[in-house]
Amino acid sequence: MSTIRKIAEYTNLSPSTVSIVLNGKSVSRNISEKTVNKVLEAAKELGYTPNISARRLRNNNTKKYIVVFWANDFRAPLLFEFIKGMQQYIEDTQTDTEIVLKLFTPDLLYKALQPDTLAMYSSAVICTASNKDLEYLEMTDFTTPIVLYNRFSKKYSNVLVQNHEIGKKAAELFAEHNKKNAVIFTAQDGQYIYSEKRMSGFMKTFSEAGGITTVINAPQNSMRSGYDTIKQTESMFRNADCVFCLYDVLAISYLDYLRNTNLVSVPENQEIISIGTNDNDTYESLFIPLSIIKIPISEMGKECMRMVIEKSNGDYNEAESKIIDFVYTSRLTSK
Amino acid sequence: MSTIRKIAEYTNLSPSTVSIVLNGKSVSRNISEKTVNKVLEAAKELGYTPNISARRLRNNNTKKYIVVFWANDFRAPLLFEFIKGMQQYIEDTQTDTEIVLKLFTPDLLYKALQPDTLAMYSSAVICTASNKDLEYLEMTDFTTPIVLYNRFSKKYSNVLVQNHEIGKKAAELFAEHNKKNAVIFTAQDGQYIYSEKRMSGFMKTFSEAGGITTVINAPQNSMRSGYDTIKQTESMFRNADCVFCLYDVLAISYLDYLRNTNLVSVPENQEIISIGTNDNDTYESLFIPLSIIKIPISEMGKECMRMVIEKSNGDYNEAESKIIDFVYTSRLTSK
DNA sequence: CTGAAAGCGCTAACAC
DNA sequence: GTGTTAGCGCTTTCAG
Repeated sequence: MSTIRKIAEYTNLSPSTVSIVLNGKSVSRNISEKTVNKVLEAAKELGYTPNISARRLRNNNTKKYIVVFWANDFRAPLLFEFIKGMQQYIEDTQTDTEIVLKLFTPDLLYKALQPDTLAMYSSAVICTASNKDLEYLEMTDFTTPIVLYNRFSKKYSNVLVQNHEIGKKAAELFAEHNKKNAVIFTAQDGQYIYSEKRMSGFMKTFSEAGGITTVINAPQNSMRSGYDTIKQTESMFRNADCVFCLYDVLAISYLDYLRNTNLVSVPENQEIISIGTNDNDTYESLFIPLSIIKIPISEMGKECMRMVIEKSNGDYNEAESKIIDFVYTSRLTSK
Repeated sequence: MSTIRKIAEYTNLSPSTVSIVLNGKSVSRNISEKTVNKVLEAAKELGYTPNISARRLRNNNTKKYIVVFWANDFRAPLLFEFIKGMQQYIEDTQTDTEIVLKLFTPDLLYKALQPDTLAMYSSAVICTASNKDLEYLEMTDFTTPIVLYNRFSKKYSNVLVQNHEIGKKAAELFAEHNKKNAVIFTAQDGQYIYSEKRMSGFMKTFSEAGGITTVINAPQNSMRSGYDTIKQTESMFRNADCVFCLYDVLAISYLDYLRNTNLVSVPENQEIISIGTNDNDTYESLFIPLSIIKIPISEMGKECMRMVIEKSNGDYNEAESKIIDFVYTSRLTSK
């Protein structure tokens, strides 16, 4: 690593002169052209690159570094919403903070996140962690504060949605409309460890209201897989008077199927509610505008940021859990 | 700002002892429990928060900080792909680098990016800049290296796709199939300053082959706006023997329209090609799998990272332009 | 069990 | 025009 001092020695100049030149202040400081060239050439020669930490230290840059870990798989729009929420908090509160983004491979969080690498950040937000990743976190000790997004832990603070309540809400809505025969449409997805709570929240409430629930599980959480699964289990969907989709992709594939087949009439004979994370426009522009229980990703991002900043400000209190309310929006697939 | 030294004074201990305790090394260093508690309490009391830059400097952390500027509007999946590409480069080359993400409001880049704030990073990648943002960059001088994503500049290095060639490619494909009557379906979008080149590339080539092109411009780049626009200009679409969509959202809304109306039969009487940025699965699972000219966002992210690292390593050469090839994938909407 | 001292790389104030 | 000096906050070695 080349430094300003080395350039100074190499050119027989002083470090301050070199610094002035490299910072583009040679004009205002009346440095001679000859000296400027000498410095620039030496910098090039020696492959100088500034040490940003030193510069920041010297400049009293007391920024907080918040590192965000996010799995490198398919949940792209969520990441964007999440970061938007975090940045919202930064702007609202004028906190001097920067967001460092690290994508990691599911189950391999431990490779990206070691205690001593974490010490190089003010604090960390960990998102989309798998069960394996959580295990690693539980058994490892960090001096850097950590906040978990949508994963519960006694050890670390976390921001959650009420998974059980989401299922309950859908069941209540259906029960109010005297629905008796429900399909829960879900997909196999090792990552989403909270879908079971959403599912059981629905089933418990719906059966208490006298209804029967069937679960249909697509092999993958995609349009195509959803569509194929519906085709194979068509009679289940035809006989249901209400459908609760755990992922909006599945609901959209179902709407597609309905458009092609006229299997049932919605919402007269069947109501549909889906869990979703996209913006309203997405759901409104569908074949039939889709009723959605929305997970407020941006809000959660904002809340994660609040927590993490608080922790990095020396809040040594116990882990806290914060629950963010979901929002139900009725559109044309439900009454 | 509280520091280790202040805690040391407050507790009548030395800075080194305080440091040891705060780094969780009190056990291995045999610090007495009494001292540990004294330090922790003082830290809490004084609101101590570590200065990360100082810590990094001391630990010879010579990381590069690459800051990525991205407009806070709707291009979420692109951001994800882009960062994935950047991170790919980091992993491939084992560069010690971190990616700092800054979302900015379109046209207001100057607020987020001042020369002296940029000096706190090794280098910057600027994405999705508007014309106004570009003007600001051209007229401002920075000592920090900058790379532009998909925007041309003589002053700054940049990574581009061949916009003109994309249009040309689509026109060539249609011309080969003896198409004579094309619709270009696009949308008003101040951000996307390169669509005109894609459009003119198409028109030039198509007219040279004896074809006629009509441009239809939706007010917004969304499913709904696309659908409504098609409805209002249905005869144009009916009479065309080929359609070139500049955005995949528009193509998808058109496929929806076709499914509902059977306006034309695809690809027998009409072929459709769209520009797209999503993964193959998205296009394959549509009503009719969609032929796509794909913008390789990840590749471009990777290339931006390569450039920016090179620059931050003291490459003082002139601005370079790198062109990344697009990929055409034929599916069922074209022959 | 705790403290003194040195130094990471940088820049600003001041001196000449 | 250029150099000397000091110090940002932290951690590690070594001494006691």
